[in-house]
Amino acid sequence: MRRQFITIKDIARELGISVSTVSRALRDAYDVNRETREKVLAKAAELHYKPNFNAIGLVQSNTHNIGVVMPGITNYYFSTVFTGIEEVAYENGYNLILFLTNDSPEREQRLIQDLSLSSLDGLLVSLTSPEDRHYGQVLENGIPVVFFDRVGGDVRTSKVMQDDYNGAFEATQHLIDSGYRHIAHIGGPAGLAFSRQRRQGYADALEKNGLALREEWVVHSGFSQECGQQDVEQLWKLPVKPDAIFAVNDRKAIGAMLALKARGVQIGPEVGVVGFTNDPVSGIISPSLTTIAEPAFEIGKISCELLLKHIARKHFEPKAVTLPGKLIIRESSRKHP
Amino acid sequence: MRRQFITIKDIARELGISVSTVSRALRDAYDVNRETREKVLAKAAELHYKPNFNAIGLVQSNTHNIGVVMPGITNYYFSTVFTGIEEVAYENGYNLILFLTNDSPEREQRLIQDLSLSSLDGLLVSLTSPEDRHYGQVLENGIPVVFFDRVGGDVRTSKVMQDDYNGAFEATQHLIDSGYRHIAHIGGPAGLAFSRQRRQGYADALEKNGLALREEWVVHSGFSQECGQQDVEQLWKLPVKPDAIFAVNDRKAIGAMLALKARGVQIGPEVGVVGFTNDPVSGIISPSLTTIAEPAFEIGKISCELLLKHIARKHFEPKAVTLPGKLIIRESSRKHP
DNA sequence: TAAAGTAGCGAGAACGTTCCCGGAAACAAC
DNA sequence: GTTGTTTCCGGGAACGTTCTCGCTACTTTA
Repeated sequence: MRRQFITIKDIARELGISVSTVSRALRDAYDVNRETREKVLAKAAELHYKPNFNAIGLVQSNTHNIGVVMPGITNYYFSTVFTGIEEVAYENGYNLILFLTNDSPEREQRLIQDLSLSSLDGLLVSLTSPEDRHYGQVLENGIPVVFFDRVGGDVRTSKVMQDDYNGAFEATQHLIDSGYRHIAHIGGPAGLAFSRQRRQGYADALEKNGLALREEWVVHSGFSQECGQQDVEQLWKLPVKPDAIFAVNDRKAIGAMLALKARGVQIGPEVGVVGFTNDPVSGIISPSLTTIAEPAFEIGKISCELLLKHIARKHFEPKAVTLPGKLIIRESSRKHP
Repeated sequence: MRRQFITIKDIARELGISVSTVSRALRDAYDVNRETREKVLAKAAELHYKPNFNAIGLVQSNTHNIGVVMPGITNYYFSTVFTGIEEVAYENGYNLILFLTNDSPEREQRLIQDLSLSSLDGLLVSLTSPEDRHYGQVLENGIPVVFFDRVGGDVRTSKVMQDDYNGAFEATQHLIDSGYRHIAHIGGPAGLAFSRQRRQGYADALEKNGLALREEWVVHSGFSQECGQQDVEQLWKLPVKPDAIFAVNDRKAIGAMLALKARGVQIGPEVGVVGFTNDPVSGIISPSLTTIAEPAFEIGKISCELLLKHIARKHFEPKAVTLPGKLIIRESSRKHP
C-alpha cells in the first residue's frame, strides 16, 4: 500500500550534504553556493525527484489546491468558466478540486461540512443555495472564498458576475425595438439573485418604454429546457398571449422555441425569442437564437486571479467585478424579414 | 499566512487523554472504550474538528485525491463522463483534481512531468497524444491509471471505452438501409485509436454490403465543428459527390450539416448525415441528427469504480470494458419522407 | 593584526497524524 | 496467590519537508 518516492534525504545522502541545503537549493538559491545548487538540481533531475506536497503542506499549511464548487459541469456556461479558472490556476501552479452540487442545496451544505479545509488554499463558488451564509465559517477559518455568477449578499468577500440587469434590459429593449409589444419573461428560481436582476432589467425596460408589466406574463421555474417548454405551455393557456419571450437563459429559450414550434407558431415573425448565455447551440438551431453573450471564460479567469490575490494577502480588500454582456442579434427576434 | 486549525492534540488536551487514543477513537473503534470514544466524538464535533489530510497523507502516503486528465471539459461528452466520475468519487470520499490538456500533446507531456505523484492516489486519463507510453512512469511509481474513451495500447492497465467499431458499423449500415449508396466518412485525427476503430466499422459495413470504399471519400481532420465544415468543402470539390456522410462525432456532423445547408443541399432527402455521441444539440437542431448515443455517464462511473479497485488492491487484474452505443434514428438520415 | 562582517552549511525542532509496542488494570482460571 | 488473558491506553518514532538558529571559514575593515 505504502509507496516509496525519492525524497530530499536521498539526494542529500548521495551528495554527502545535509537535507537543509538540498531543501534550500531546490527552492530559492539564497544562502547556497551556486555549484552546490547546480549539483543538487542535477541530482534531483537524475533521480526524478518530485516534491511531496503533503509534507510541504503540513509545514507551510498551504496546499496549492483550490476548491471549485459549482452546480454542474455539463452546461456550456459552467464548463467555460471552469476552463477560464483552469488557465489561471495552471499558470500559477495550483490544482483544482472540483465539487458538483447537482443543483441540490442539501448536497452543497453537506459538501461544505465535509470539506477538509486544511487541504485547500481557497474556494471558488457559484452558489446553489439562495444564500451564502454557510460559507461564513469557511472564511472564519482563514480560507478565502470568491463567488462567481451566482453570488450571495451576506458574506463579505470578492464577487465576479455578469451584468445581469443591463443584459436583461438590453435584451428586452431589443425586442421592443424589433416591434414586439407583448413581451413575456420566463425566469429562473425566484430566490436567486441573478433571477431577480434579470427580471428587474426586463421590468424596467418595459416601464421605460411605457409598456405595462403583466404579472401573468412573468413565470419563474427551473433552469432546464423542459422548464422552458412547460412555461410556454402555461403562458399559452392565457386569454391574451404574448408576442415575444425573454428567457432567463438559452436552455429555457430553446425549450420555449421547441414548445412554440410544436404549436405551429412561427418564431420571429409571430413570436420573438431572446435568451441569455450565448450557448453555442443558440447559433446552430433554426431559427438561430438572439441572446446576450456572457463572458464566461473571462469570469473564470478573473475569479481565479482575485482568489489568488486573497490567498497571497490576508487582508486583500474584497472587490465586486461586474462584466458586461453583449447582445447577439440572430433570427429568433426578426419580426419583419 | 499560517492558519491554525483544531487538531487532535487540542482534543486530547481538553479531555486529558493521549493523542493516540483520540486518533483511534476518531477512526475505528477498536481498542478504545465506548465511553471514551463518545466523549472524543462529542468534543470533536464541539470544536469543529476537521482532519488534516496533509498529515494523514504524509504518514499513510495516500491522499484521497484522484487526478482526471482530459482534453477539455466544454463538450457534452467529457463533461458527462466527468459527472459520472464525480458521482462515484464523491460516494467514496475521494476528491477529483481536474487537469485539462486543451488537446495539446505537449501540454499533456508537461503536465505529467509536473504532476506531483505523491499527492495523488490514482489517475483517470483520456489520452490527448496518440500513445500512452509517457504514463508508464506513473504506473511504475505505483500510481494506478485507468484510461477511458481515448485509450492507448502500450501500457498494461484497465481501459473503459465505448464500442467504436460496432457503433460505426451500425451507423453505416443504417445509412445503407435507408437507401444511401455513396457514403463518405469524415473522421478524427488518424493517429488516434478510436478514429481508426470508427473508420474500420464504416469500411467493414460498406464491404459487407458490397459497396466499394473510395479513398477520396474518407477525410481525417480535427474534432471541431469547423473541421466538419471544411471536410465537406473538400468532399464537394470532388467530381463524384457522396450522398451520405458518417461523421466521427456530432460536432463534425453538425459542421457538415451547416456547410451542406450553406450550399443549399437538403439534408435527409439529398444527403444523409449520421453522427456519433448523441450530444443534446443533435436532438435540437433542424433537421435533427441521427447518431450513435455514447454511454458517457456510465463510462465515467465504471472508470472510477475500476480505478478505486486498483487503488485498493495493488495487484488488481486489469480489465478492458467495452460499452455498446445505441443508434438514435432522427431526421437527418430520412431519405424518403 | 585583530575585530567585524558575510557566505555557506548543518543540526534539530516542528507540522498533525498514524502505527507499533509496551504496560497497567481488571478479570478469569488453576 | 500466581499466572494468563483481555481491555484499554500512552509513549514515542515516523512520514518529508521547511525553518530557525548557530557554527565555521573566509573576507573585509580599521
